[in-house]
Amino acid sequence: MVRVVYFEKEPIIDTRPLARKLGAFVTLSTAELDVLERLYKRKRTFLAGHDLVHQGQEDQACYILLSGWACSYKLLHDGQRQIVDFQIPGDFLGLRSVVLHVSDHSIEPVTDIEVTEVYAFDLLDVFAKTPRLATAVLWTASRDEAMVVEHLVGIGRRGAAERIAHFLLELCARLTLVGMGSKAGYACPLNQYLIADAIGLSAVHVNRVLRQLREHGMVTFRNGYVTFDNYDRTVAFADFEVSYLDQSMPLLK
Amino acid sequence: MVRVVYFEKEPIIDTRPLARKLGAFVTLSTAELDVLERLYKRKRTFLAGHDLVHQGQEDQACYILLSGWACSYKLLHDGQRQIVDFQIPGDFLGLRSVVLHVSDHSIEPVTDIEVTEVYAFDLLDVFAKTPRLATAVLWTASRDEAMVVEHLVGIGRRGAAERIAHFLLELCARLTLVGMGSKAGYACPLNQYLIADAIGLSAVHVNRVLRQLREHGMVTFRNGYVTFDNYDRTVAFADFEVSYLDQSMPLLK
DNA sequence: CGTGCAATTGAGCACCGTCAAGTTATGTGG
DNA sequence: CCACATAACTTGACGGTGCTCAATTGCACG
Repeated sequence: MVRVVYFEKEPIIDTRPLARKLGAFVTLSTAELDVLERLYKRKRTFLAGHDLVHQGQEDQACYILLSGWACSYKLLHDGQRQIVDFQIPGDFLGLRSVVLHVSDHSIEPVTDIEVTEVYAFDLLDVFAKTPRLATAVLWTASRDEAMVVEHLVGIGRRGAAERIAHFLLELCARLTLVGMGSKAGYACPLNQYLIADAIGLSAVHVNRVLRQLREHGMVTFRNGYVTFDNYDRTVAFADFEVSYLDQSMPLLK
Repeated sequence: MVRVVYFEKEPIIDTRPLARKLGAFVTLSTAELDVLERLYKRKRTFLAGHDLVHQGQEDQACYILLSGWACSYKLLHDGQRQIVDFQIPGDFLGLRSVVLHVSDHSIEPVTDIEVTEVYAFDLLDVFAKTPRLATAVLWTASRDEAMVVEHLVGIGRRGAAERIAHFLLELCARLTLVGMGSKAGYACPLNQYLIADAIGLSAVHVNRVLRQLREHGMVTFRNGYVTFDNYDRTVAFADFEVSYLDQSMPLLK
């Protein structure tokens, strides 16, 4: 007798999202998986709106996000802020802080979040003992950088509507990778102020543009949900590169 | 008898700019220096304006810039381009292309350049055999990402004048690190179109703003030279973090 | 039923883009 | 040495995108 198991509804996230993520880049040996496993000791919870990491803080630990959303941002002297990126389950928080020994940005949970804490020493130790993992983390960092670059291009050269559409599509792609979204849409805990700070517009203008996108039958952002009324048209409008986050097989044997 | 050697006038660049750069992060053993040395086999020259790497190209080698300036950029479908970053001697070109196995951007020499070519395989081999070097390269990548992030903040949240001033100051800081500039100024092969594409403004507006900065006695951009008429005032005006690239001692013993 | 926050809408204006013309600097060929 | 071409820079006029200020609505929560 055969048991049929359906995974459709289950989130792909497990207790070791990092292993899953790095496994997409290098095929990990059991010894290497074991090393990773030992990183998952300290599970912590942070509340929405209370920073984990402050700009300028030194010798910080880093975190692996298990559940919830966070954002990393920088503050300017005049009080404005620019959100650099949002993090979703499976992402690193503050990896750069560890490698550079100083945090050049702050990190704030958007919702309540659960993380595992990894001390700088432990991480660097892992790198020294298992070079393949160092390479794998370099890959993660490169992927993050690619996203920041795409974000930069959007802010620098796209109009407000394309920019917002592109932003919502990128979130969709990332969430789909971890089983939290689809072409139909996704649950999104962001408000219009957060979006405004992320894409370099005022909240008022974000609101106006969201209305346009809704009225043109592309995307609807409402009540904590993003719904694509017409995914393909939105992709075409935003000039979105559908496959740039696709990464289905290990690149390093 | 003692030989006194003056280094003042000599460019700090040697034939191994990467060794010098990584040495700022980890203290390298002679064995590790030796491994690095073997990367420097193929020296190549590229002419200004002829791309080294094209967006979308696969399984690309990467390069270490020995002399000249380059820029990495992305093209949009409507023909606009966004320059993500400029590279100066000692910088990696296309490291992300190697790690991600696909280039998500193009790289173009701004001047004629000399580079050493490093094959993806050799680089990954170095990582496997000398984990400290892998960590060091991760550090380099993180530093690059920090610069992209700063660039993002500038485009998203700073007005045109602050943005340009900040941009010129950041170049100054980077060039000073490799002995090619000082608070007085530096030689700069960029034209106003390149600056416009880098900071997300039109060339016309860049020109207007440069005039303002000159008339307010802050910076002068002219004839391939950037001259700071009043460095401190420029720093204050641009809200520039003077020390964010400072890295005078190795962080990892 | 008030309080507070997010979303919404309008009016007016500033910054910056576009178009267009003109200037300077440099090089090329006769 | 001059005519011409080209690239980079410069300046002005005009219009639009997106910002600021301000008021209103809707909704959750006590």
